[in-house]
Amino acid sequence: MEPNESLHLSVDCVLFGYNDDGLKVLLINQKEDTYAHAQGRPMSQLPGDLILIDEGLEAAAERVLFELTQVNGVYLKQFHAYGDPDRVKDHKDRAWLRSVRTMPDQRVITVGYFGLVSLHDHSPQPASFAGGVSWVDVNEVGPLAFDHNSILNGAIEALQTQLESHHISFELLPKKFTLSQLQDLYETVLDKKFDKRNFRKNVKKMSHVVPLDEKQQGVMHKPAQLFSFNPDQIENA
Amino acid sequence: MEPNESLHLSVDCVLFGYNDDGLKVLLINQKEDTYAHAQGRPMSQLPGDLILIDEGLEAAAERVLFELTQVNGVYLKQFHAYGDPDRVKDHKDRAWLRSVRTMPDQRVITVGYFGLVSLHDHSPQPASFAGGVSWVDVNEVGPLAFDHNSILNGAIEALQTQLESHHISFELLPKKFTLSQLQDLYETVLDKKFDKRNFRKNVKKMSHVVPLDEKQQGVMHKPAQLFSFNPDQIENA
DNA sequence: CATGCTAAGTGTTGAAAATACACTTTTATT
DNA sequence: AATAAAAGTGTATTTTCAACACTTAGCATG
Repeated sequence: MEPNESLHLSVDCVLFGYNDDGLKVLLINQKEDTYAHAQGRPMSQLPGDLILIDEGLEAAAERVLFELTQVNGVYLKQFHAYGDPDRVKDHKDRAWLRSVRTMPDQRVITVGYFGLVSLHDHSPQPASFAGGVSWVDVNEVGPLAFDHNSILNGAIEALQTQLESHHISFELLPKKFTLSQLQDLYETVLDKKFDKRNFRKNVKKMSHVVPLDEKQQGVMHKPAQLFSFNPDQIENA
Repeated sequence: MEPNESLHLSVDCVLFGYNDDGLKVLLINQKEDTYAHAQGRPMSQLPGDLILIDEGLEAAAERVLFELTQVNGVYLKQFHAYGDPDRVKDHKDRAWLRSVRTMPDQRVITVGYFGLVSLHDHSPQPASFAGGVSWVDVNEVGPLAFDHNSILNGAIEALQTQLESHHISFELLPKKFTLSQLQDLYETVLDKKFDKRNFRKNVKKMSHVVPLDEKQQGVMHKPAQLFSFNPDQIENA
């Protein structure tokens, strides 16, 4: 009657970064030289780590993210827990686990969080000690360690659902943005096209998107009006 | 660098039961005589328990549910993980924990699942060994142990969101049902009224709701046509 | 300083969907 | 035969969604 003597719990963060170039996800590469990987090259994975004994789930996600990106205060939201008993038992992942964990055979349940950052203003420079760290276009992500491809897919789905219902688009845009940028964001994340005029009609109904007395500069075409989000004015939830 | 030596992980199940009488949730009562509760009466709580060391999360939810209700094969869906480090540290919950856990001071993270049952045909008789077990109307739930009121609220929200998008209403209805029953279900769960004619227009568009060659019997008014769900015919996800 | 390039910005019309609304029908009961 | 109770049914109006093309502002170039 000791149901779970030694379970481990981790958080994995799917940090989405956006700029005019597309939607990116932050991946870390398992360092080649830290372990003897039996065969095949080291894999990429989502940033994640075991939670501390007195740490809340969201606090853990924030800490892991900070340790890997030096970025604080990003929007973070839990989306799903992954608890398949074999999710860290795959052969391809054993060598790396043995090199970094004191108890590499323990089962690990993980709670997935997705985070949003704008890569326009400041492009967060991931801390190098984590091994190679890079922003990878979400459409060009290869095979990841563990079940991280499923976790990534879960995060993308959650992002798509919530982009329209919760007002989170501004987390991915610069503080001042044009309506074309906003439309591009929607088209990229939801993977469908919108009609320019209809899109702008809808934006006019969003009271939290406010026009500024300022125009785009340094472009070789008609400069667009800049807008910003007014977080005080986000209507019903 | 032993980040989490002894975390415990549990599942908590919010089992919703529905009949013409309303939406119910299954609660268990902590037995008075199993522990010396310092002051105040024993509390109600959601059925939940620690997961076994080799058990998947959903499997754990199924097991706990079976142990408490003897009901198998109900619709179950994960909706959120709760991991506040102090979520089982409240004074009101200590006595009970000491009486049932070998390590009552351990932190417990829990993963919430909601389940759906119809109380029309068979009303599952909860196993008595769990202490008092009862179906409580969701609008009449008092203070629960731990953070179970939050968990219940999370489950209600998840149910409301998914009732319309995923086709799960049939989990709460008898196999054969009338359109009025379906409408009552929607009105109860979403807590708003629908127009009868408009509601029926919408149902006609749902290809998975099929009319039967059968009518209601034993009612003292015009008998309604019976319908059923055709699970093969549930369109795009 | 005139021309051309580029993306910004802007309205209308038709189709479809959502809403509001009231009377007739069928069965069981007396 | 009359009554009670919920089932069942259609239309008109409003609102929302979808499709569609030209003009404008600023910059660069010759």
